[in-house]
Amino acid sequence: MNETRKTAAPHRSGCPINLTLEVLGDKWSLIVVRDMMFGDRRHFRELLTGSEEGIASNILADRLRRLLAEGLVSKADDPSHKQKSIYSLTEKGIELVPVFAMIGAWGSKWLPVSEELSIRAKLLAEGGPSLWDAFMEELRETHLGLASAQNAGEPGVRMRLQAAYEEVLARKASTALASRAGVV
Amino acid sequence: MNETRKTAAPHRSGCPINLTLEVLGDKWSLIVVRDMMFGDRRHFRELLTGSEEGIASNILADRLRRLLAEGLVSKADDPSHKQKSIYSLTEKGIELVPVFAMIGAWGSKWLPVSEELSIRAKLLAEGGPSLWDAFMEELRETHLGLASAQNAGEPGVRMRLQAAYEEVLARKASTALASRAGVV
DNA sequence: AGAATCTGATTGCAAGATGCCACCGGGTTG
DNA sequence: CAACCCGGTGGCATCTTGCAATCAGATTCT
Repeated sequence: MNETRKTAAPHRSGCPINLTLEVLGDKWSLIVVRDMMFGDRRHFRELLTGSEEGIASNILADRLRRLLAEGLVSKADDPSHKQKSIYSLTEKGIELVPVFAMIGAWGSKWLPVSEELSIRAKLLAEGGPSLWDAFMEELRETHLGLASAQNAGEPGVRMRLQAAYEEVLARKASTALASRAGVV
Repeated sequence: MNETRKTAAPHRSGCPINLTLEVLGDKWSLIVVRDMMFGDRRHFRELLTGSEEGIASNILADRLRRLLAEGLVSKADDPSHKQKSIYSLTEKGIELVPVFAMIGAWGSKWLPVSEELSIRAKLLAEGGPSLWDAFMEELRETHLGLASAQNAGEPGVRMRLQAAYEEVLARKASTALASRAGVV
């Protein structure tokens, strides 16, 4: 009868900030979404071993279960391997792109980020809403299986971000080599 | 010697998203900042009793300590009361405004928010960067004590958001009264 | 065929975080 | 001088996290 007390949803409040924190307010959920979104990691094992932060398998299993229950992620069988599951972002998950852009921008400005890992955040923030839209459209193709009329053969936002990351890595490696060789 | 292992900063990675989560990745930190930012709650007791979510005093004390250590918040004595402390947002904290705007927009779209608590998020998202800038400038005045040349006597962004919230509340109350009286 | 490997997980356990509530010592107010 | 307000602490039960070992089924290698 009381509409504020639903069966399985004792929310602390109806505030958007609070409700978002109830879903994403921990140290791992957004890391998982980040890796699916920017790293295109779609299998349990890829998510487990691919992230630099080193998530534990039980935590990963739990977070995937929660994200699944919250509808940010969907799960499907991999036809090429009867045991593999493919995790995909839903529209709800894809629309976190602007949130990542802002968080990335704030973190890059105020926290001790490494250059190669912040280049993506920098480009995403500089790109603005039009780039976010393009990226989300791209994610809809790869995660929701929606074909797009445009951008045939184009590099794609994710790949461009990845390329920028690798470019910085390469530059830093060569600089390190040069300095180790005594070239200034 | 190993530059990846600093004295007191064993970060999981240098990724901006990750570093932000290490600072704000829990269910309470952003609630505290939200109340300081949008509710103008500056004292311990206001923060303790003012939030709808009901934070515990030890958690609040711990979060204020952390936010202080991270430099998102500053603490000063209240001249009017020797026992009171005034907590203020720093520039680092103030610049979370765009993050709140995006999180609020996402939460409003995808989660079961209450109308009166999401009106602020709606206005903030619709206002776009120019409104965010105005709000941040306003926060700099009230939290950093910087005087601004412009907007003398203007209503102010925070007050406008608050007014919109109360307007919805009032409308809902009168609607409830009307429907209870059978006026459909 | 059989062994090794890979798959998405689960379990046990220790440590830490959270939630709740009582309480504290000092300052202020009536 | 008593009542109340102030930021904050301490105890304690419970929930969450982190880590390593492990699992059963599917696949691949030899």
